[in-house]
Amino acid sequence: MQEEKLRKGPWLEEEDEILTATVALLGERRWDALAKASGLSRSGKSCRLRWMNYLRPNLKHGQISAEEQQIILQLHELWGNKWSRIAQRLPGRTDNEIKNYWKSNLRKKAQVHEQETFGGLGNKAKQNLLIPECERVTPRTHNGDFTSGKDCISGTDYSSDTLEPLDFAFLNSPYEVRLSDWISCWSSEKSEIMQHQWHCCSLDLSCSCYTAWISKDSDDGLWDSLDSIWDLDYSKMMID
DNA sequence: AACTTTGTCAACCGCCTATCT
DNA sequence: TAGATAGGCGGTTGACAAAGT
Repeated sequence: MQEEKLRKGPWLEEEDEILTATVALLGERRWDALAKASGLSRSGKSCRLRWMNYLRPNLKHGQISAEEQQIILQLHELWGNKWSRIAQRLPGRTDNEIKNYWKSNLRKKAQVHEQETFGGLGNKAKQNLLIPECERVTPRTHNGDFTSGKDCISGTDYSSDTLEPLDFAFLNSPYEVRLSDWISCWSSEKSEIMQHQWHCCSLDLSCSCYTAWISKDSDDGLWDSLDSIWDLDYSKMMID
């Protein structure tokens, strides 16, 4: 009944302003409630999508650079159509943007790239090509288990066979410099956290270093305090 | 100049998973 | 523990613009 009244289609500037103000007030959470509170005739999903893909601060709207294109190519080679996962490696870019870019630009290039780079190699061989041998032991895991990998603070080696060496391929990329520039625009507290994590673990909360670091002061109120530090706007990206 | 084709991108849809009650 | 709800994700659609004929 109520849903029939919901607006669809392109967002108006006025709606963007209202949504931005409401998110600033309530944070990026409980989108259905947020949509109702805003007074917009939009679904929570629609609000979330508009925010995540267009209104969110620090989004890049320009052309995908050659560097970014290369990363997309390589990550797609490894992960397939895991757009949100790929987007996590490209700060300021959304999964939707990368997906669209892939469809319109990269699909053909990828076939050429695959042929030129890997020939008939399997996945394992592809990984080995992408990652220097000295870096194939990685400090990270994607299952959130911080008992695996290497903690860069304590130096403790938590390595296990659950690790994903693929991620390390980008730690020494020139792209890291660009990310640092991006982070430097943030508040000092937020920047400190992100710089720390980036240098160790390439922007992934599931990184052992990060979680181990968090665990040093682990208590029930920790996430609350992190919420306030991050002003909510980047918590999604990290907590996901 | 008019029409058709192709490319781009914002937005929606439906499914799946996580969380809440 | 089960059902309801919210959020996240990948696939798809459709409007619009640019390029081609």
